[in-house]
Amino acid sequence: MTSNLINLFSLNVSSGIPIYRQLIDQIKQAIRMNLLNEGEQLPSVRNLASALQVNPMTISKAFTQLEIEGVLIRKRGVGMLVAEQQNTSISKQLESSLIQFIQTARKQNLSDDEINTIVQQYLSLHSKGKSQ
Amino acid sequence: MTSNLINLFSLNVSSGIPIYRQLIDQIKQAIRMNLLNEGEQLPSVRNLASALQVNPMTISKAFTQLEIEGVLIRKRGVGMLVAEQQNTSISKQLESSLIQFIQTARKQNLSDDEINTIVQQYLSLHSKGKSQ
DNA sequence: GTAGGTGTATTATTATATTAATACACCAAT
DNA sequence: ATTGGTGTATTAATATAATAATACACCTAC
Repeated sequence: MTSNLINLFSLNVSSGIPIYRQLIDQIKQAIRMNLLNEGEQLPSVRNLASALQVNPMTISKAFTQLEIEGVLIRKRGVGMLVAEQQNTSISKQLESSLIQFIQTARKQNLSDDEINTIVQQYLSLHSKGKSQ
Repeated sequence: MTSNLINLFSLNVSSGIPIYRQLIDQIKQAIRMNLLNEGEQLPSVRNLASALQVNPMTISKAFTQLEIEGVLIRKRGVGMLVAEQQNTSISKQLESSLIQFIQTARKQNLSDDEINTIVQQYLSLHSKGKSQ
């Protein structure tokens, strides 16, 4: 049942990126790619923990964060479900703003590396992690 | 001399944001606003440390990071100078399209890593000379 | 209510990041 | 070479974040 869903996720313990954050990103990614759809149930905390060889609380931490962000819905005693995704419409918006940016950058003869650098600089400049 | 430059910076020790990072951001901001210009010398580590009531090494850490990023130039025995700014001169149009994109992405709760990934995906997907 | 599944609050442990103390290296001018 | 300025490598102390252990609470089906 859920075992094939487990294959969506793969953790890199020695990457320096916290496990719970890798999981958060991968779940979001899976939802964005429609590998996980609205109403679908995620693998249980214990299943995931066992399959990925980490502590259940680490999984739970990721789930909790995703519930706070409105990505998942917590059903106690049942499991975590994928929430309604407002993203589809916003995704178009995101895509169009990205294309707009890349086209502008290309018109100025910026290389891909330069574009990446600029994005990274702005991300760190405009503070990360916490809202500002 | 440099004392008025010191007034550019103000730290919030209880904000949760690391001191050295606050300083990094504020120095970059000052450069972007032309309050600090190319070749200009920053207040010394000890001056800043004393004025801002923090350890000199904390200031030095910020300086080192900015040197790595190419924002400042280290002159040993002399001081830190503002480097030539290549990135500040990107066009307003490019900047605004980038900000637009990042804001949209952040509204979707995308992490910095995810944003970078998406940009890279689009760059290779829509790369100039290549098919696919 | 019991059994067997779900997630989690609390606490402790461990790892990492941040800050600070100290002693040192570099440079320019004398 | 000495003085007085610059930044920093190394180390230690501290604060914060991430992970894990345990015991618990919730829900459904029986």
